[in-house]
Amino acid sequence: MINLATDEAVENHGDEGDKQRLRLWLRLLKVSRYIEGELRERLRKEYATTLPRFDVMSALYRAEKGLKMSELSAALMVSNGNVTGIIERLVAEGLVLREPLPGDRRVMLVLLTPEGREKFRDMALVHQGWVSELLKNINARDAATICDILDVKLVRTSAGREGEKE
Amino acid sequence: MINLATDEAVENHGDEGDKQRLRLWLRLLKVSRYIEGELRERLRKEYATTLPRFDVMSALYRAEKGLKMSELSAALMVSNGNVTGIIERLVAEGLVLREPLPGDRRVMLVLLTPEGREKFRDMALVHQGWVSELLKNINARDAATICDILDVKLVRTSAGREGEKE
DNA sequence: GGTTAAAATTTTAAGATTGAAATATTTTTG
DNA sequence: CAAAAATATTTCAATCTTAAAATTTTAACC
Repeated sequence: MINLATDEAVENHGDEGDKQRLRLWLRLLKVSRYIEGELRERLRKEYATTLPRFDVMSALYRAEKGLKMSELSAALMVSNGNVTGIIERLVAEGLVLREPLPGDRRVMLVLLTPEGREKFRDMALVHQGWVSELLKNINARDAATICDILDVKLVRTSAGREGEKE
Repeated sequence: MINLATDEAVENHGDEGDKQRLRLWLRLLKVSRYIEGELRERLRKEYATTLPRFDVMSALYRAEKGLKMSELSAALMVSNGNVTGIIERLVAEGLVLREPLPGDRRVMLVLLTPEGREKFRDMALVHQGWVSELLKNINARDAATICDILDVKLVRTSAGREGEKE
């Protein structure tokens, strides 16, 4: 009931679908690499920062109350140890604060400093402009189409969630 | 003449397009991260190798005559120094051969060994199955649609190629 | 209540990645 | 032809990244 494809719904078995999906994956990889590369370079040149740091700040910006380390790594889909190092550097730069969570001494809460919030606000605006420019040949409707197709279509593949009849 | 969007073609200026394209980028990033993570884990567990190594072998497999180091890094959209290290490990594993190009002693040619070709052939088949499984909820037509939209739409943004009327 | 299991984080070792500098070779050019 | 510019690659230091092991703290269980 999610897959609305009419006549194509049947052909999800043959070689053709396999090939198209592999082609799609290679295309996604190429586009991602290209855009990531551009953003990395621009963040470095314009703001003397890196994409991972930007991503971390972005996640923290949306969470005003702060995030646990594990929430942060889950949000970014990277490993725990990874986030530890990036946060270290952001703390050293005065952009992030780390504080214990009262009541559970295992947990570390991280949040943006006022300076971090301000700096991110600046960057985020310019960043959106960059992305829009890099994808300028894709109109709003096509963008929305792709988002929709890629949205629900992915989720149920990894850990075998419940409720999958068939 | 490439952009066939009828009525949307006009709205590539407003805030709406910006937002949709940013949303698209975040979605692309998420999907890529997810699939990359799955493939990495499976390559490690099933074949004791890594995604970068697989990518390098894939590029070399298609180029039977071998590739220059610079052609390889260009194909994968990564830095030169990066490829050097990955090739080193593949050579140590006996999967890749490095040889000088007669006539230009600056150039290093890299190509798969027979063992490398065989091993990649095995992996590639399984790999395609993984990708297709991970994207199984996307039918062939949708996959093709996305590929087409993402295809030409990207290229002309970076270095300002010649021949762009308009 | 003390032992064990679970959870959150950090540390560690290996690899991947970049950008810049260094090397080596070829091409250009005066 | 010699000096300079261009090209191809490697080396280097810094950062990012992962998976696994180690640490610390909390929860569970008998």
